[in-house]
Amino acid sequence: MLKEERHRIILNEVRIHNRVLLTDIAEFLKVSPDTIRRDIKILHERKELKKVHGGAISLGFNNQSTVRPEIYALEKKTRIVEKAITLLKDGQVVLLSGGTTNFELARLLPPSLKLVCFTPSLPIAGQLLSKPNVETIFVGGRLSRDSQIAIGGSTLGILSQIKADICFLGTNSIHPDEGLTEFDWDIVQIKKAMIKSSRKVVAPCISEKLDSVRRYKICDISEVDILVTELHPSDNRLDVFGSGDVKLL
Amino acid sequence: MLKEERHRIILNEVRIHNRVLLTDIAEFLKVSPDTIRRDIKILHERKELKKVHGGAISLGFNNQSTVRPEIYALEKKTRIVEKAITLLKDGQVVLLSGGTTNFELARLLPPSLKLVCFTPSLPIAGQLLSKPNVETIFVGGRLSRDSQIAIGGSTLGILSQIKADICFLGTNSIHPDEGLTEFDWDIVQIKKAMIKSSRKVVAPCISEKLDSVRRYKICDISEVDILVTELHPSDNRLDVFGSGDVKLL
DNA sequence: TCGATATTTGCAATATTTTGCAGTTTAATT
DNA sequence: AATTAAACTGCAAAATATTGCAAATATCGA
Repeated sequence: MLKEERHRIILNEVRIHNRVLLTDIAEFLKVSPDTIRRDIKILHERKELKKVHGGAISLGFNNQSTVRPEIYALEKKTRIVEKAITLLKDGQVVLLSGGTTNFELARLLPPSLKLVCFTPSLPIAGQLLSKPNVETIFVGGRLSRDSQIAIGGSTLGILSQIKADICFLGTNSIHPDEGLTEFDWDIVQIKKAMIKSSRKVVAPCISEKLDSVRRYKICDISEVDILVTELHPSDNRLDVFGSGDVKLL
Repeated sequence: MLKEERHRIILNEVRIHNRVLLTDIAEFLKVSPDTIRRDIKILHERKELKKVHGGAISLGFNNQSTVRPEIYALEKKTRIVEKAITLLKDGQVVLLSGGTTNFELARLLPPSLKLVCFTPSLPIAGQLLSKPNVETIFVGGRLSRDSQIAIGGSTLGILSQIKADICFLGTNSIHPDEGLTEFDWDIVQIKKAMIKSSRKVVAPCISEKLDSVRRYKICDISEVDILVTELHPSDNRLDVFGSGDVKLL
């Protein structure tokens, strides 16, 4: 285990969870706590994290909600997001729907990445604002109380004027035959519009939502360009999805 | 649970709800009340919150600047907001600009009040969403990183389509001759548009901002219908403002 | 490849910090 | 004034940090 490698892992932990416990990571990496202590000390001096009694925490208290609402299956979503971020390049125009996976995506965007991001989601817009190189455009409209995203006619109208390079569709349910489905009619309309406004459609989706179906249809599988799950692309659970033009990641 | 983590959670709680109960947070974090008491004591000494019997309260959510004036400012703002709320009636369409006073207004809206609220401010929209009888419409557009409000042409375009009953203009500087002024050009444009889109213009303003002037002009005093300060309307500091058609509250 | 040198790692002894508890004092409420 | 909840104090146990040192490992020139 190289020192640099440990540093990377530690920083990654901090990036994802906003903190790291010294004893945990020491056991996980199979080195003595002293070593981790030294690592953290170095990273602290480099101002890459903040060393505290018992471990380390992330620097920027920029995060509006340090106490983030408990996100279901966070680990899996983090893995999805890490893959999804590789699809992004400087200068792109990105469209982000709502949902916790996209929220994580916004939170974990590398600070150096230069993007123009459109989103109708209030919490995601808040996250994006903390990224120094992201220009954030809120797609306004009537806000839905529970999903915290803009819905309705005027929002659709604005979306129709956008042409984004890539769109990340927070995906509730996906099924090889039924396609992408949702239980909220208004959100279905928003997502349909987002698909229309993007050159490329990415569907980040945790594996347990594969093969599930909701009441209203957003689109067929074939309209999705890239399906990102926490599984390995060759996992046989994905076979039925990757048959068409859909790329798996 | 790291100490630092608790601190962040406590501060966040205070920032969101303006207060925190010691026993609640102790139970929530599964630590003894003594520990929280110590945490609060430390944060109090660091002037990050104000320790009170039974928990802690916010210093005023704008902890950038000096601390002591902010404590008073929050109290003043609360008084202003209490008066401003009396101007609201069920069924009205309301336009809210950004700023801390309007944030307080949104926070303190009675849950029973039925309104339709338009705002270009991200934090204020978030507040409004927690009000069960308020329909919130976000006036979208490019988001300004520091003020967290939508600015620019498309935002102005949307505002021009609205006709609200009443508009609350978070007021930075007001002067009997120079009128309302701002230091940010983009925000000036937004506020101008908001004035045009409203039947009635309310300027909530703490007394220490009376007679101050910034670089760019929003409008003349005469365009303001109601000036709300924490002072009594007959206070002589307000004499110069109440001379025209401006009502004082 | 070898060996000298520098760096890294783990360990042990010691110091420090954190935390919860018990007893007492203080503050708020009726 | 009585009652109750919260705050403060001192203390001890547990966890964590620091330091110095020796062994292990890596680095680099010949």
